[in-house]
Amino acid sequence: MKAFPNKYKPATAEAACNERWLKDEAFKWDEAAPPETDYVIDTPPPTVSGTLHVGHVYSYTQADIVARYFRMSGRNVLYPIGWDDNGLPTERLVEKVKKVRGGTMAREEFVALCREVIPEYEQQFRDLFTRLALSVDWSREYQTISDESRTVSQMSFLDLYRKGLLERRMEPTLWDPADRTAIAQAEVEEIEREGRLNYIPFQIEGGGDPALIATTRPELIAACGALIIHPEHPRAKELVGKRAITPLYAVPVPVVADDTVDPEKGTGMVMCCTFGDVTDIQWYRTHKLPLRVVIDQAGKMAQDLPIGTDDWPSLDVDGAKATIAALAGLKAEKAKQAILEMLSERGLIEKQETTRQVVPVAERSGAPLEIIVTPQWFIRTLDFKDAILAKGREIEWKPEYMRQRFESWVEGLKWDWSISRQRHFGVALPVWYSRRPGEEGKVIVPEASELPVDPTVDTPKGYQPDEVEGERDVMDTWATSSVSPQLNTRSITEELALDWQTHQRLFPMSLRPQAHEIIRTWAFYTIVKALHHQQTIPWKTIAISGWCLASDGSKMSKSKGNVIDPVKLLDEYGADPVRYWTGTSRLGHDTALSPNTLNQGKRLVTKLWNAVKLAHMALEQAGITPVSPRADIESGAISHPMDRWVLGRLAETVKKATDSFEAYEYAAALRAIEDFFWRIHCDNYLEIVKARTRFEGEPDAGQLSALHTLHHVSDTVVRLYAPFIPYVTDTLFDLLNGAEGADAKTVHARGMWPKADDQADADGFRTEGDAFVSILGAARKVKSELQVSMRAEVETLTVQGAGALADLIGDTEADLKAVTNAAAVATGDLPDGAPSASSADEKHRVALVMAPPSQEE
RNA sequence: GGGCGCGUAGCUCAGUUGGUUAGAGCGCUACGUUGACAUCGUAGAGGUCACAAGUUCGACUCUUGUCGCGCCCA
Repeated sequence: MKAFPNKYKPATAEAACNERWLKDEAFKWDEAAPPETDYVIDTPPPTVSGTLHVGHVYSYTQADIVARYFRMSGRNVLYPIGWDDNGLPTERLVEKVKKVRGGTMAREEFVALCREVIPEYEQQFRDLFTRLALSVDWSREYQTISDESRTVSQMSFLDLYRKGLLERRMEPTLWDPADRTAIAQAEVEEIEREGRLNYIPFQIEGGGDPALIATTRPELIAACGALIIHPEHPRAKELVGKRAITPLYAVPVPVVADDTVDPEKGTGMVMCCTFGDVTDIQWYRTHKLPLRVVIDQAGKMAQDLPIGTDDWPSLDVDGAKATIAALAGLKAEKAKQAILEMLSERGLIEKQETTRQVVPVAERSGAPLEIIVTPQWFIRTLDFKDAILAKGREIEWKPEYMRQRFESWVEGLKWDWSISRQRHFGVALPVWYSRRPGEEGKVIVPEASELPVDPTVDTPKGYQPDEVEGERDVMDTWATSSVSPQLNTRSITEELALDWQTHQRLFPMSLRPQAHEIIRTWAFYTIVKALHHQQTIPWKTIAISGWCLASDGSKMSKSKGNVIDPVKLLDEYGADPVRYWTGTSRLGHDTALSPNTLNQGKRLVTKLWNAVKLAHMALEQAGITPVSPRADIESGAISHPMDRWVLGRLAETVKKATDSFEAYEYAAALRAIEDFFWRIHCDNYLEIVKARTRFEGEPDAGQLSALHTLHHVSDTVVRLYAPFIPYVTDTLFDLLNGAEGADAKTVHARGMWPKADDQADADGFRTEGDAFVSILGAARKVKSELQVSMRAEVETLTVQGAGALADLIGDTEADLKAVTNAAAVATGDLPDGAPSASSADEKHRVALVMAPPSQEE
């Protein structure tokens, strides 16, 4: 056997293990193994945005614990890794690092900067993930901007385009004025803030009482195309069909009835603008209202508006022009203040109310959104809500209630998925628009064989460069990461495939692990793509992790200053304890970062080291060839009752841990393992067996039995803990099983999980063994109450009750004497005056007659 | 407004289909070290299981309602 180092050095072990795993390609997916053993994980490619946070550590470790279990259990695990290194978050990182603005730079120059900056940040992830011991298959590492990823992503585009599921439309679009790009509904966040509801009268053409409307966005008055009134409104009969005159612009607009107006809100009458919100779009379409764009792509008021033309008449063109000039170039918020002053000067504000209003903002920039009309590429989702929901129900959600989040998101969808972004650094939309006479504007897409294409540089087949205009917009990063399974199988459909055979084998995948805040993005989009491409689900199971909270249970955020640097965390505690902390949390539940639990992990590593060291010391004394608990019991190599007892409890633990893991309840597995290791093995079995590990020369049967058992328990416990604390377990596994100069195979290899068939009978010697431990506990209590050492000598230990001791605890009298340091044990009446205590289960009462104190020194 | 999750010891959390006396770790108290471990061990104190009603022989567990916290959706 190898020599056992006295102390465990985590840093050394981490480096040694990583080197060995990498060299041995320990986590490489085995293409030659039978496909039915495949277990494929759709790993989240982390967004390269410059920040490593504890959330990464938490979420990715949860997935790795599961991955390691499945691999050890015999599955051929494919656990890929990639980096999502393009799109807005990456652009922002580059802008910050290089102190530039992408929007004001030449595209090629900016993209070059991106490619320069990214590698360093990817390396930070690589280092973190390596340190965390993520058992990914590094040979399949990918980037979402690589040629191959771009090919697959553009294949996805082509497939949807050919199927009519993806189209370019000129229509009202969610717009982030800060980043100056279209965004999707998933990138909208609704924040609540204090707003002001302004009551503004609109004169009615031909006289009569003005129509009073309430609005939070008076700066959009110029965009007003109609007043909308509920048909049941008291003034509906009087006003519908008449025209109202917009204040300041004097534009006559029709008053129309629509029962979608909320009669309870404001005055029950609203102005419909192009566009203030989603209902405006609906009214604009239903009532065929004019499109009046007053805000530009930067979120500023237009410099000029064609008011006074036939399409946009005004009763006071000069007044309107003056208003336009006064507001021109102001951002929406400033314009709002300005127009309110103008209205106020003219006495046109009847009332102002302070309200809580919900304002949609762009999640990333925080800017209040505008809805403006631009040409964008949309993937059709609204028509497929039912199909998407149905696919969601085919997937197993862990925990189950997370499906609810998915469903409420899908049910609340109001927009098709806009995938074009007015940005520089992303996967190109593979399209050109023809300039050829007679087919101007015709959409041209490449052949599959031409991919990947960059339409700003490349030219489609059959066209001259000056005959086409290449699309300059790029794709939403989610449009690419939503095919993360296909980026790994390198195929979309049979026609659009780089490796269709592998795709058929690996897709749909086994597991998608991810955090809950990206259900509406990543999970949703991936499900949409799988549905549109192949009418299937992307994975059988989705495991949702919670958030990592600060140790006081609050959300970690930069503004609170409670963000923990994951690298510092790993430096402070070591990777195994950090993983242990993760392992105590359940899927779906948010977990506070707990120094207690982290320290517990540290203690566990030390304890495990020492427990195996004890076994190793015993095993060094004699060469044995253990087979398995079951085989060694059957062959008689393991014969001692307490050995059979501990192996029975171990068998029970293996079953519990296995069942829990199969249900993705790894925290329950960890608890079961912990209970066994700490309470049964260390606190009791090791103490009991010590006497039989001290011998000189050839071991007798009891000693041999102890050695075999110590090997099996240590070996099995190391395997059980392996998914959680991979470094110390692999180090210990090698010390137990490797020979001098010959390392053992890694404990993390396929098939290394303890097999149920190898385990002992769970009930073997169960009653007697439990009674033994309970009597031992009572004896310890007596000594504790006497305030003497556990090693204090006992003259007689008496267990209350009739019958032979052997009936109670089997043939283990010698062990009981040894572990309690008693010269004699007996059953029957407790001796008068002897100190005694009851066992925890109150089944036994135990008295100790202490030996007279030995000669003082 | 609709939905989901949570509320158990001072703290962080377990508690399997309802079943004796509700558990663990930390913290606290007392004691204990010459042969795995003081980064330890043994023992102890500590809980009206948020609250209320109901179902039941029996409720931390099931039902309904209330309160508080967090989140998702609108």
